[in-house]
Amino acid sequence: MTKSFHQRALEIIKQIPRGKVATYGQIAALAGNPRAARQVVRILHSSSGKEKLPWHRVINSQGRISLKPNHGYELQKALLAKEGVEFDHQDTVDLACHLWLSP
DNA sequence: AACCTGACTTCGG
DNA sequence: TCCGAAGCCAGGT
Repeated sequence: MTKSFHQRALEIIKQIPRGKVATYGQIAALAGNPRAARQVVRILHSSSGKEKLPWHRVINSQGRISLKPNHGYELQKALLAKEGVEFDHQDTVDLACHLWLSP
């Protein structure tokens, strides 16, 4: 384990396939720290603009978008919908069908 | 160095 | 089922 949590999380996020989504906690756990969900958020903030990350495929454990309206919420929802991810009447993603299962 | 904040998660009422 | 509070970790001020 020479890579930092940051580095591993970044690699994991890049592996999320189109049409699938992952939760912050899931990514944190895969990167080696189940409690680092908030750090995943930081990583997206620091790299989403520089690295080409599928940040829109990362949502909270409820299958909902955490962003606030007019602050990225609509954009993320649109990007996901464009990839085939469906939302129900409660703006919730069906994790049973769209949650990414790590290899 | 201390304090604050955040695209979270989980538990209890 | 919904809302509020507490817990965690790292980076920014």
